[in-house]
Amino acid sequence: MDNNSSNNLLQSSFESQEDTDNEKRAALQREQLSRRPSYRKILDELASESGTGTADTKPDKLNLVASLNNSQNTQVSQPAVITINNSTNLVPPHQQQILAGPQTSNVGGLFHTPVIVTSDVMSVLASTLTNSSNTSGVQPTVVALPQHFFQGSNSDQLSQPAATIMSFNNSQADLQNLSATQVLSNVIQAPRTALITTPYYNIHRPPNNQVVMTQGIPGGNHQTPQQLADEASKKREIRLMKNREAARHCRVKKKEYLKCLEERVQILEGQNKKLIDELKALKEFYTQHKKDYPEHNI
DNA sequence: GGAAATTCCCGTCAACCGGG
DNA sequence: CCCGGTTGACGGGAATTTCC
Repeated sequence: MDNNSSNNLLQSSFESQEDTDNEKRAALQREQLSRRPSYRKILDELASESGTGTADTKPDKLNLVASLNNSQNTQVSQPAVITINNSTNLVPPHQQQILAGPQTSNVGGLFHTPVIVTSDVMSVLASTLTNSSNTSGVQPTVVALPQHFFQGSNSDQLSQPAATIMSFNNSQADLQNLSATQVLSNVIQAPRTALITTPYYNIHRPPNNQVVMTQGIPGGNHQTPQQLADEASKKREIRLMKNREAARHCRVKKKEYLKCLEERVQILEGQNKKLIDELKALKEFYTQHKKDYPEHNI
């Protein structure tokens, strides 16, 4: 064997080692690529290599909702029926304090702070409702709690979720006779999906610091059409926002995937070139060998 | 320089799929 | 079965390139 041939063999030996590495790498990439159509794996792997999980890039549901809520906080709800200024002292200051706790929620841009109307201001409220109902043709439903309700009650009880809707068909006298527990059970045990068959009012406290009563629809659920529409549009906004984020995410992954494919093409092209060169060298070696050693020919 | 064509990016919709 | 995530398809607008 001449020097040239041994050098070639030595080089081939190194190259074959390099090729093995390349093949391993290529095999790894093939494996990755065979996991299509989802790009999740690649992105996850890339993310883990760079030390940041995909969790970082996932939209935070809470933040999403929070940001949406924040964006809607500036919208002041339109009172559907009655607006009563705080100056009418519907709720004494100390009771407002009780009610202005964590139970305040913002749904569809409305601040659903439960407002309890005490018996000593019921006449004011009743007359307001009556006057209003004369034009709307709906008999007023008075929302009221007797004074003794507040004695011994605590804010935890009041923070029950369904307290944003209060539906009563009781007369003032009936209400005066209700115990605190009975009233509470009327208020807080009404399921959110319950059908309300009597006229009722939703009571909100929007940011303009007015007590706003919106008339509900008997026979429907406890939400007004406006509220339903708001909720639907809010849901849609959230869905669109999430999908927007998801599409962005998906495109990033797709780009990474394409980059990976391009790298793989380069690797394969390199391998192909090496194989062609190797084949050429072997052919030359074989031809030369045939010339040098004709007696070996069969 | 400006119109037309092409490319890129983004948002949305709809279909599909997996998990609960 | 419903819900939420994923992704291909589509359309619109902005940016870039090409052509006259």
